[in-house]
Amino acid sequence: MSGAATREQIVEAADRLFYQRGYEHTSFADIAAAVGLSRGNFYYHFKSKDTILDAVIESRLAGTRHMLQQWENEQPTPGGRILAFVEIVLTNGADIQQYGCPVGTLNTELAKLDHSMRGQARGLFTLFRDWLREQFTLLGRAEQADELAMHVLAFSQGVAVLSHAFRDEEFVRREVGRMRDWLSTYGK
Amino acid sequence: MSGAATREQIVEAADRLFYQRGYEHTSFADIAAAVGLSRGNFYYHFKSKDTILDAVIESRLAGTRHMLQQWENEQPTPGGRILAFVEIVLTNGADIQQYGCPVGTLNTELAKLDHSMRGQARGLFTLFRDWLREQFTLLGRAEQADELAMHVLAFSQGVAVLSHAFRDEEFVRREVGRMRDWLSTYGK
DNA sequence: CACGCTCTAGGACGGTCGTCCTACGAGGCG
DNA sequence: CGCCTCGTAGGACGACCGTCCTAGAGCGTG
Repeated sequence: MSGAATREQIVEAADRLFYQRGYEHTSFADIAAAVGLSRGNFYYHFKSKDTILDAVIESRLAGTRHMLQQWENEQPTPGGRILAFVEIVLTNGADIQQYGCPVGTLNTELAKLDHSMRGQARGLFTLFRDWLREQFTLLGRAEQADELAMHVLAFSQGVAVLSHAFRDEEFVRREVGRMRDWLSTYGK
Repeated sequence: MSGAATREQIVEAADRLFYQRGYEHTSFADIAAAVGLSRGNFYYHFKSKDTILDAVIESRLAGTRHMLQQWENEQPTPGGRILAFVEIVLTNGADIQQYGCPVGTLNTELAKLDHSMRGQARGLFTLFRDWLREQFTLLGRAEQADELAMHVLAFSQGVAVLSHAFRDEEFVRREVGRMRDWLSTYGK
């Protein structure tokens, strides 16, 4: 197997484990076992655990950019795009119930650890924030665009945290409905 | 010093450290150093780390009950009480910016670790949820009371997560204003 | 075949973790 | 005074952590 492919496998496994168990609670041994590599050999591909985290965040950033681009292709209206974001808590409902929001939980963990990669993790939030702001600007709300973007972001985080804690899908559905109503006052 | 007083000191220090650094990232050595005790001696007071967590959660539950009771004494109207809860994100704004919501972050961490004490941590949320539900019932919204309680809870969690990630007090202030407006449509 | 490069296995390292054990000082009580 | 209980100090324990090192397998290329 080529080195690049192995590296990619490592990032994939680390991504999944960091999400499911948290960054700190995931050890090299866990990742190695998931990929089927020996523990010590890791340092051929990544020279530290932080380096893996860096690669994972970079991978998530790329994935997020791709998802946002896809929404822009699929949804003709800014309102529809914002709604697509809002409904993520339903689309990924099962994962969020079990593991929380991948962006929110990573940010919370790294912020609490005062980890050096904290700023990069926040970049995941910023990606959504900027994208949402653009959609609200297109809706003719340029002045409030950032405030509205943060409001929608706060919605998703609040729902994710409580969905994770209570595992209540009905609650998520109700909150999405609420947000849908609120959004409809801003046009399509 | 009496054993009970030492025990209380341990719980206090553990409470603070679990909040500031997270449960898993706090070691016995950290708590021992904070209290000024030897590491090994801990097992005279607590026979495991989980036992300390249990005591910390119990202590937080008691503290929360006390706070809710105090709000009932200070605020004559249910609307005022709900507002007192909403404004927690400003009252404890500095701590939340640095360490997140103590209830939310603990729940998120324990849920992700699939920790046995997860249910007890959720009890902290339930305490607020039931109390908020009661306030909305007093406002004559018995049918929707639980939904509205969860909505307010989701607000606080969303704001806390983003406040923690972005450290933006102005955002918190705006969101509280939004929530205040929304609340005012439900009467005092 | 022999060389060199890529990738791997396996284990050693120093440190820290949660846990447990033993010995001892302090102080009230017979 | 001697005893006994309470609270403590300090270190041992096995396990696991992130990190690092070395030896060698596999294989394309000269």
